[in-house]
Amino acid sequence: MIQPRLRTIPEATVARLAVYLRVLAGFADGGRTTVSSGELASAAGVNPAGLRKDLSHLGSCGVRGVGYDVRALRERIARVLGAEQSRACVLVGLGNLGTALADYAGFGSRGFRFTGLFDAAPDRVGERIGGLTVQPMTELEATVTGTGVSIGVIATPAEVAQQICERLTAAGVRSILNFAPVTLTAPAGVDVRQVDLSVELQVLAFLGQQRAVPAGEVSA
Amino acid sequence: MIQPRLRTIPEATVARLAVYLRVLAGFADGGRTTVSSGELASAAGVNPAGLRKDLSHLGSCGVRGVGYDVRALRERIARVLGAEQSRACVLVGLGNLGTALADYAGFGSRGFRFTGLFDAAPDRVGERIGGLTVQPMTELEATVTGTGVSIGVIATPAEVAQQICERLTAAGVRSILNFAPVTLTAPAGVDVRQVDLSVELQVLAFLGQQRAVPAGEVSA
DNA sequence: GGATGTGAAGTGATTCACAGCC
DNA sequence: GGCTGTGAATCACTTCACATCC
Repeated sequence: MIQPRLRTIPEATVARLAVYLRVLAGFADGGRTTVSSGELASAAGVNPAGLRKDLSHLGSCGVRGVGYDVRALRERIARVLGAEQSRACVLVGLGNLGTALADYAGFGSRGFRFTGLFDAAPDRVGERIGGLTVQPMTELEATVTGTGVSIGVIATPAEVAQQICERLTAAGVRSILNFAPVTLTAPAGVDVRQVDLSVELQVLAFLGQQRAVPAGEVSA
Repeated sequence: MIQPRLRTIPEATVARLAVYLRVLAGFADGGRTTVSSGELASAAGVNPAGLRKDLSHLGSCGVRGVGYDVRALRERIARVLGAEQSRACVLVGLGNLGTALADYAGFGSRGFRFTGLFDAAPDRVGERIGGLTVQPMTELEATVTGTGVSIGVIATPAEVAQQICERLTAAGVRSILNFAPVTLTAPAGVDVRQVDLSVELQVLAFLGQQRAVPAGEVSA
């Protein structure tokens, strides 16, 4: 008997649900109580039909002829994404990027909570960022096992990222978000996502130059 | 007569080409002169067949039975992505994230060059970051028109991002990369790409929790 | 009337499998 | 023998169109 993969939500949809959550927060702050798929879609920069299909994955939540209740929809999405429970994360590498991540308010409101910040540079250790104190690398394993960390974020230079990845997985972390420009290898069962800040820029530039020469030649 | 969209490369492929470029640089530094699709694919974290299909979009460049010439492939990809010409960019917003972007060495090696850094805070103006001096916002338009900027990068707080977007487009910028957590609206003909750092984290967390409860119930 | 929810069609991307070439 | 290049098949996602319900 094959389990027909019920209760699965496409990854592309999950990514957009996170965006809807942010947009809904804005509508709620603005005092709106209901919103239509058209309004929500335009504020999120997506197609209305696609938005409705996305929402259909979490079970019908709107009222035909009216729209969606802002508060109810927000809670529904937050529950599905797990944003109502607080998940512990550690962040390794507090250069400018790491510091930006540690400071970013968006994580807290989405159910993420840093329980440890780590850096190898002695002069960074002890610094306070976003309400936490930067710890030396030697404390990494103790914090991971001690605070039930489920996610590790790597924002170190490329050279040490693989080694950090290994320490995190050895300590029990099963999900890793990597901002260092190297492809990490991790044991099966560990989920690694790679974010390369320059890739988006490269795609943007390519689309721009392609638009400039719509069906043109390649320069010889 | 319908133009059959020749000379078009899928967006997903473009994003991966940027990754291959980085990986090839590593192989070249390591003294490798040829590389197979299998090696390259595993170093880039993709499927070998997919890599070959990606490369096929730029015309055959490998040797059957042997592999790819590292240097030739690198040049080929760089040319297609436009990375051999230097493209001027401006960066607005020099908080931690903006500073990280300004400092990031990966941009220069990929054909991007910042010609202006701008911040609204008077105490940041004058600071030197990555070889440039931070300028006041009043100078934005002059730099954009004066240095032929093709790409604008926004790393400001969410509240002012839309306004910056308008100033950039009014000054003639046609491609914008936005790191602020708001959906920007721009006139037709302007390409805006949105990067939300917390979305990746949210997707990662979702996949992790989904794996923990493979075909399970929703908590009541 | 108006907006949701969803099967069906369409599009795009990934993977497979193998022919072609060194 | 080994590895590339690519049609064919599969899979995933998007868009459309409309039945459904308030």
